Amino acid sequence: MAKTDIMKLWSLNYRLVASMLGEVAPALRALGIEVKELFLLAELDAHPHPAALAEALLIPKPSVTVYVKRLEAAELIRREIDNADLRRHKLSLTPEGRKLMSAGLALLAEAFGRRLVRLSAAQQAELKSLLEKLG
Amino acid sequence: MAKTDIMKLWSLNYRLVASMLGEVAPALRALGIEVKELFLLAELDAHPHPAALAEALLIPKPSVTVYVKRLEAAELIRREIDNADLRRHKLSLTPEGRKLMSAGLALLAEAFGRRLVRLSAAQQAELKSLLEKLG
DNA sequence: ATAAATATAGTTAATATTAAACTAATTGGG
DNA sequence: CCCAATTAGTTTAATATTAACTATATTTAT
Repeated sequence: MAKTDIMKLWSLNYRLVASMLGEVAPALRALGIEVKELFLLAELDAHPHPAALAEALLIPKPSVTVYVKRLEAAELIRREIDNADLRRHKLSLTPEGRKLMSAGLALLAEAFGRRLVRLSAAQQAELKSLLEKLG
Repeated sequence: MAKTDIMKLWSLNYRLVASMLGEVAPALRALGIEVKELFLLAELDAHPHPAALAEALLIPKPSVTVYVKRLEAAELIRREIDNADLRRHKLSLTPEGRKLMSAGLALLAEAFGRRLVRLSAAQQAELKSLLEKLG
């Protein structure tokens, strides 16, 4: 594959992600949450420790510190010390946090869904498979 | 398509972009340029005005101001006033800027290419077509 | 077992990026 | 022509990130 084609592919992919984020950000903000905070909430069950969240979400650790502070202040998550390892903070969703997460994910899914309808079900499955190979 | 599948697809795409950027950033920095500055150089021929660059690259106008300042100071680009519209700054690549852009794009293409070889030529074409439909 | 060396969790301080507000130039409608 | 509305780019204030730090845990050597 030629260099320019690779760049074309890269650019398409990059712009898709960037434009989708730009599109949903206002609606999420109206809901009272930022995009990355939503992603944090969404991964919290699977990765209850800040460092793990940072790695899973591909965001820096200090950002997690900041988001966790805000989310905790907003009572969307709770934080306790992990007795097994005193360095660790064990995080958990509050009921309101879980509700907001669901609403936010629904918004995102809806926005992305609006793009996805341009593809047939078979094409969507194909896209998923191709992206999985690349990830 | 179910909500969770949409999220899965979203997440795959987002993570591909984020991880690719993380992968090439150090090499580009060693070359003396930041990722977004490289993208700016790459689009400069097609979009010689800062506002157009901001829109094309999906980055905010103030960021363009900052990057342009740095790139101009590094003598990678030049800036002149557009006589047709005195508000506009007409930008152009210097020879060194063009050389650095080529080298940077080659690095990026190489990194992305390392992922793309996981797909056959037909699959790459299919991916491109699907992403074009979504963009 | 235990001390030194290394690694890991999270935060803080310095730097970079972005959103919001601003100034200057242009365009379009009365 | 001239005033309201747009557009280009910058500056300032808020936000996020990188780099450096503190505290706890683990590993290695003896």
